[in-house]
Amino acid sequence: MIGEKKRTYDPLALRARILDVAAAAFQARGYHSTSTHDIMREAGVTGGALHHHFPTKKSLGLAVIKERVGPAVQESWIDTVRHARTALDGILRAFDDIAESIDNRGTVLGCPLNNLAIELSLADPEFQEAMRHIFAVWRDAVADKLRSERSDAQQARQAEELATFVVASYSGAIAIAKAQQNAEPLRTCARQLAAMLGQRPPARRRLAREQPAS
Amino acid sequence: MIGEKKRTYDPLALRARILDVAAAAFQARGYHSTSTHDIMREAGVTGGALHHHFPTKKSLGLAVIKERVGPAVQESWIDTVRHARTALDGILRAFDDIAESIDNRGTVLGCPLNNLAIELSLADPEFQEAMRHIFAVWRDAVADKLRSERSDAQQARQAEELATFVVASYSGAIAIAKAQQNAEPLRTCARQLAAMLGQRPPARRRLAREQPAS
DNA sequence: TTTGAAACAGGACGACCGGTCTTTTCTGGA
DNA sequence: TCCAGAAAAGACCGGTCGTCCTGTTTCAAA
Repeated sequence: MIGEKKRTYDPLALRARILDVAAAAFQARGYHSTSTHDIMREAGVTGGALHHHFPTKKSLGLAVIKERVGPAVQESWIDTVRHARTALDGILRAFDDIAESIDNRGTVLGCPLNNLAIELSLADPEFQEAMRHIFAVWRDAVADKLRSERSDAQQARQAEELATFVVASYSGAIAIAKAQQNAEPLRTCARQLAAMLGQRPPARRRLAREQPAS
Repeated sequence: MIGEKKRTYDPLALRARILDVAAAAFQARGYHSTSTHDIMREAGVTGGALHHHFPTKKSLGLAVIKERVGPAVQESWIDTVRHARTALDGILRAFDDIAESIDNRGTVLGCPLNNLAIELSLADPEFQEAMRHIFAVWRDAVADKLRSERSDAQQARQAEELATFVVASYSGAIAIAKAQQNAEPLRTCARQLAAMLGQRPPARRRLAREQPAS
């Protein structure tokens, strides 16, 4: 069953298959630990085909970030938050969905954006810019949702900072989850965020001294 | 000044120099992107010397984690929190010190523990266990401090979860900071943690530069 | 049917990887 | 003083890396 294949001649499908395989491999093993030969083998393509669509490994990595990692964040976070009833609902939903998928899978691969951001931000300015942009879009989407439900001008201005905090909490939680290979840190951080965001203070600058038990 | 050197014959110093160079390289470029030849060149040692102290690259990586990354977390976080007046003071101090060092350096290398945890947790069980342990010690130290200042039994029980949240916030903040190459996410998250944990208003950093010894 | 460009095959390439080897140099205890 | 063994040197190995090159196949327009 080797060598019996004919050429499909479907460039877009082949390109998509390479991207899918590369995205999965980069998430699971990292960029530098994945060789182009690995990708060729797993995707069932030859070196010529790979080189035709992606002349260098870097171009493949960049395409994975823009065409796979970005949309993944869009789906798992941005769309979830945007379509939720409240910002907190959306945030908790995103945490919970990912925690559940981790339980189902059994292993924690980590956030594809976070993984690549840490591995490649300093390696190459183009990588850094691509990932910085995704982080910014992500944070802005959360900030918009938070802002939309806060009439108070003071708190609306805080939305941006709060959104950064939410994104950071998630990124760190999944990093710890990866280190201990279970979803518990995600659920813990989700609970803390709920406690923090749940209290709806309409007051002006009345920051809670201590959380009232409710 | 090349080739003029005689043998120092100071095994411990040579071993320490290799570890220092490797730790710096792993933090800046990552484990897989750093070759043993890089380390040999930068540390000014030959292959024989490197192999004598660290037979494999993995053994070097493990030693870096246990003898450099662990103590770095101990110094920058655990000691800082433990010796601070309150848990919040210690946490803010840790954030602020690291943000300041980032400003001084100009580039964000990222948290050495976080960097390696994300790159190596899935690669090897021994790496994973070593880093999981450091995360646990770190979190427990923060939890102990939080617990010590809460007489309420309900809140004391929350200390562990809160500590996980603090560590996650920091890890995520520095990941985003690395992606955008500035310390702003660290300061933002520190302000949000301050608002969440305590009384401190989001003022400019008013933290005493030097803590009184007693 | 012809033809030119795109899509793909398959392997060659030089560089470099991590690791091993043998040899030489140094040292502390007997 | 001697010497067993640790410490360090430096060449060396098989394997693999990312890239590139030369053909071959396929499609669509002429």
